[in-house]
Amino acid sequence: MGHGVTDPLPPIQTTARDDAVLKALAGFVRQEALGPGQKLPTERILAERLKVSRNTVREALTRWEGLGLVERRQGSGTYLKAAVSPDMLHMPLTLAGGNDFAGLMRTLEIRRALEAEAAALCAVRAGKAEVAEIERKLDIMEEAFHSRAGMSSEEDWEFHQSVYRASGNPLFEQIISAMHELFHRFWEHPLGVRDFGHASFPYHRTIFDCIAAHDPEGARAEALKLIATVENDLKRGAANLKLLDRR
Amino acid sequence: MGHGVTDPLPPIQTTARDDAVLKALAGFVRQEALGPGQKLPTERILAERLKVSRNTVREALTRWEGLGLVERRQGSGTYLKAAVSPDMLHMPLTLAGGNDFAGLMRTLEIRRALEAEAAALCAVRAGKAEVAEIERKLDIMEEAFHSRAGMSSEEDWEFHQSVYRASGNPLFEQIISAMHELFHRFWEHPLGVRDFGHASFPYHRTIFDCIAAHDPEGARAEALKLIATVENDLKRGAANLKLLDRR
DNA sequence: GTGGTTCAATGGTCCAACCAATTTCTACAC
DNA sequence: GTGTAGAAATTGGTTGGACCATTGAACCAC
Repeated sequence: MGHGVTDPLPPIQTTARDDAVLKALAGFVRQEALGPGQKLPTERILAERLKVSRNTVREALTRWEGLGLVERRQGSGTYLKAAVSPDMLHMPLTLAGGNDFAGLMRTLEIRRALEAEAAALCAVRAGKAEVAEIERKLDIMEEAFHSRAGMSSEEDWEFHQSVYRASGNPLFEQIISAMHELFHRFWEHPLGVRDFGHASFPYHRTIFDCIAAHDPEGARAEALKLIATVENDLKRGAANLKLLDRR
Repeated sequence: MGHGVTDPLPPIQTTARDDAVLKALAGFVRQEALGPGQKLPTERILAERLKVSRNTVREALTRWEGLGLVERRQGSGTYLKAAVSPDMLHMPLTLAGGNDFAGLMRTLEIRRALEAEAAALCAVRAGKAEVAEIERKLDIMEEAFHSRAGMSSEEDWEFHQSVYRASGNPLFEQIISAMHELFHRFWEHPLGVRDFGHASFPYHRTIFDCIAAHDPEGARAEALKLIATVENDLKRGAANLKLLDRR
């Protein structure tokens, strides 16, 4: 591996319009101190200000959208989805497979590893504000559970996200979010398992208790138990639908 | 899916054009059995065949380019850079300020989680052949260590990869590989730590012993110790280079 | 062969519309 | 005044056509 040696003849870069657009845009975001959720200028305005075609602006924004940095809503505008800075490092990862049961189980193994570590880190690092935020999400989730008599995937997900955020490492949320999306794609046809996720309910509070008590190993253990219930539900669903031999 | 003689590039119908374009293209790549390095149809042809504007084709290809799946060469064509399949899971990771020490530590936290889980799974699932392969890599690494009196990142990496493979889940290798690449980019300016990685050496064999003994919790614990030594080396390097306050 | 020239193919950029979803404003009924 | 349905403006999505810049192959002079 020839590291440490710069290429004596690096290829020259003549045209890189959309790259330049992204650089300018990143600088703009920083100057205006824009954060997640905030709206950035119209494509037409960007095109005019940067003196490039709207098409070029669109290609640049398409790249950011693909990286999950930005969300475009037709008729509304383009919104920041994450913090952007001029010195970001992108690591697009595409994984083959994942639509079948085995693929889903594989993603769940990754999630088990990350969920446990995130919970443990969270127990170490979460401050008072973060703990309060997690408890707020937990209360909302429990309330939804009791009023609807079942797990609500929306509120459940919000709870987990608040844990990832409090871990102090945004990569946890990024990676698990990608997998969560896959989950939803699979899940659109309900697996025929009644009370799916029901068994995972109590562990949400035990995880929170460990986090609040700053007990990393306890949080890790409870998180592992939670994932185990999901794996179990999934296996039941697969058996129901006879998906095990699907390719 | 019994398509007997379907048009390899059927026209697009629904909204969400560029997504549909990518889906159609992925199907086309599969039918034509195209692999990395091969050229795919020109934008103009794709636009005509899919009954879509060339701009839409370009937006779709821009997305693939951003994901590293495809490379466009002006005047030449668009070439596949990786295997694509209709059921891919995209996991774009962006590291804010990926050049600094904190960013590197964040990737290491992910690696710690995955490394430990992979080692544990490996201890459960590795068969005789896998164990033999891991031991072979370990021997090579130890031999290189003694002959060169220091860690060899190449052989070290091969050992770890063999563990990931034996975990039975290819996602471990893919994700950690991406982070490993990031590591190397950072490493191009050596951190000025002599004997970097030296402390991690003995744990390679202890991990192997646990795997061979099918002791998942032991393997997990040893893997965590190994990562801890790397983190420690990294902190020493950061202190040396006074990178801690770099933004 | 070597080195230029020409020329067609291909991705990159631009423009000017129009479409579709969303938001905002307005006018009307009550 | 209030509420609401509908018109109008805003904004991203798509189209078609044009031209530029780079590439690569065929061709030619030497």
